[in-house]
Amino acid sequence: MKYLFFDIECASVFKNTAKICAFGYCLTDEDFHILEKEDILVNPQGGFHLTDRKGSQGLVLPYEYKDFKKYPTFPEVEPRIRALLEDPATLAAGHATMNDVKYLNLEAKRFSLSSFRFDFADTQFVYMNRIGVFNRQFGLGSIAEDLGVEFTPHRAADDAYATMKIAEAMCREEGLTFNRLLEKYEIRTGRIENYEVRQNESRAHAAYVEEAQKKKEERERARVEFHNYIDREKRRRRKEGILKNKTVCFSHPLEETLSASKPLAAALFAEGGFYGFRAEECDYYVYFEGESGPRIKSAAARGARLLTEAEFAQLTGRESLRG
DNA sequence: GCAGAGTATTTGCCGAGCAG
DNA sequence: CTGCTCGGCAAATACTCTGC
Repeated sequence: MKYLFFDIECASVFKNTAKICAFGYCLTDEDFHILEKEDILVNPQGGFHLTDRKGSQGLVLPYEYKDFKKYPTFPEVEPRIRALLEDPATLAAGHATMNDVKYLNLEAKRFSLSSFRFDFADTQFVYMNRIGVFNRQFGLGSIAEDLGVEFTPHRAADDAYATMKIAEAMCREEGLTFNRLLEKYEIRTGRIENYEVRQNESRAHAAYVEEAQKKKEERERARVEFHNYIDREKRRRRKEGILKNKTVCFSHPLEETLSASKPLAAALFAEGGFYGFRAEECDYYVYFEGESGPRIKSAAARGARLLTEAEFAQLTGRESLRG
């Protein structure tokens, strides 16, 4: 089994077009010995649009843009690229490979070529499985740094090389071949066929998705219970107390922690306060230490008094003892 | 059955951080 | 610059309840 680590650069990327200007690859054997490494440069047949006018925002590729008109067009180099990707003796792999495969797919459509058809691995996805983090993406640079791999950004063949070194580093840490690594994390490779792309999948990722869903439902359940509780208890509200004519709002994390939120709500009603669900309309905003976010900011902007749940407990608790 | 209030769910927006 | 996904909100919409 050989591995084809590849990366693609585009002159421009829009919803329905991605004009490829470079296909870089690094072909290795099972032990990551390089068999071939090359940047295939392509005339994108269109301008470079990756930055604003000033060049302050966006991306500048490390190529001379003016040279690209003299390179062969995508249909001219496509047979070579296709042969590399579709060789049954190699597994194609990249970093966030889904993007690159999409670009290939768009170019196939743009030039009325038959659909690409191959399986592909994704080192970013393998990395995420290894550290068990799925709620955010990791850039090629940050993964390289984490694994002690050097790289030069955005020259396609160099990105492909860095991707290979990342795969190698992960394999070395675990003493496995790349294929075995995929097996270990029960990763099913992605695939493109009939102009349709299927993403990489794994057991851990599926479990994460399910877990995230469950947590969301649990939060929702707690929230409903809290709302019901408020509904019931507000009828017991005293007419007098230190929170008379004051509206109190809890942060969402606090609301959802029923063991804390219920007693505090009872205490606030005992002190004659109202409960309000809108942070921007409250007089007191109660939160857990360390929270941030727009709700606490809007409460602060309104001039509400900000209290941690411990401070609020102390405030209502001490005063309650008097009454 | 209706109006109004209050609750539940859906929708849409924003900022991050990623890709080119 | 565009485009994608994610998480976190708020605004909008849909639904339910209540009193008549």
